[in-house]
Amino acid sequence: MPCFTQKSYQQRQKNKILCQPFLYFSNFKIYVIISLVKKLKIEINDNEVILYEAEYFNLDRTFTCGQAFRWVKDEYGFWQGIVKGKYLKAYQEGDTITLYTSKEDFYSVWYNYFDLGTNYEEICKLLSKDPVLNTALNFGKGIRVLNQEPFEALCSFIISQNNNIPRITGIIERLCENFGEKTPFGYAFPTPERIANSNLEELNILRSGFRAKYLLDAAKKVYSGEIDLEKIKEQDIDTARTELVKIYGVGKKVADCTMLFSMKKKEAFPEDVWIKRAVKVLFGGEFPRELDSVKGVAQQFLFYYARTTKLDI
DNA sequence: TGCCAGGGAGTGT
DNA sequence: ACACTCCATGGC
Repeated sequence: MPCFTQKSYQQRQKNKILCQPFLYFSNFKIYVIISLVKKLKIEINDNEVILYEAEYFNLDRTFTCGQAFRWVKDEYGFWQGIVKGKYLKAYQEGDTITLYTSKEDFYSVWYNYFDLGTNYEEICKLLSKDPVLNTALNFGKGIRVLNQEPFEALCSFIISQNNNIPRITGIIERLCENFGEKTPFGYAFPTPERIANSNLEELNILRSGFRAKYLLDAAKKVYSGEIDLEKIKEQDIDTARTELVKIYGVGKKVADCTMLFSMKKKEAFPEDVWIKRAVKVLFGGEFPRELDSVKGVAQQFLFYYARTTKLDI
C-alpha cells in the first residue's frame, strides 16, 4: 500500500486554493464560459501538491500515450521522473493526484510541464462534437499534452523515427545513463553541450543505428546557437518548422512532435503511420478543418486510440 | 526467415 | 509532387 503523508482535514482545507488558470483573460465572454466548467482544485502543502477533481488528468494515459518516454511506474503505483533536474513522484487514485514536490518546484516546473494552465474540458468538449473524435476522447480520457523540455523532445523524436516505442525508451535510457548528469534519483536528460562534445564512436553505446548522426547534428546546432529552441518556441508554427528542419534528420513529423510536445503549439499535427491510417479510415482522408487550432490535442487522442485498438473494431 | 517500428535523405521520374 | 531505396537495430 502506498503511504501518503497524513494531514488533518482542517489543514488541507486551510491550504486549499482554487486554480483559475484563465483569469488573466480580460475578455468577459471567455471568463464566463470557463467559469461554467469545473475547475481543477489545487491544494498546496509543505512537501506535496494535491490535485482534486482531476477528471481531465490521467497519469497512466498521459505518460504511456507515446509523447514522453522517461516516466516509470514503480511496484506501488508511483510514477517517477526527472525534468529540468527536478525529481517528481506522483500518485493517482481516482480523480485525486498527489505530486510529491515543493510549492516552488510545482510552480516553476510542474504546473507548466503538466499543462495545468490549459482547460482540457473546454478543448475536449470542442473536439467531441465530432462523433469519431468523441470515441477517441472517451477512450483516452485524461490524456494531457505535456510541455516537455524542447531539447529532450527534439532528441526523443529524432530517435523515434522508423522505430518502435520499447526500443525508443531503451535508447533514451542509455542516452541519459551515459551522457546525463547523475542525480540522487536517477539521470537527468543530457545537455546539448555534452552530446555536442561527443562523437559517433562514443554514441555507439546507444545502439541507435543511423539516428546517432542526427542526434549529434541536433546537439551541435543547439549548442552553437545556430538553432535557438527558446526563440523557435515563440515563433509561429511555419517559421518554427522551417528552423527545426534545418537539423539533419529532422523532417516535418519530428519538427511537429517537438513543437506539440515541448512548445505549446497545439495546432501542430504530427502525422505518423498510425495517424495517417486513422485519418484515412476514420475521416475518409481529411481531418476536420474547424478543429485546426487544437488539432494537436486531437492527434494525441487519435494516436493512443489507433495504436491501442489497431483500428480493427 | 521476413516484416515492421511515432521518418528522413538521397535519387530519379 | 510523388515513388522508390536505404538507413541500424531489435522484437515478433
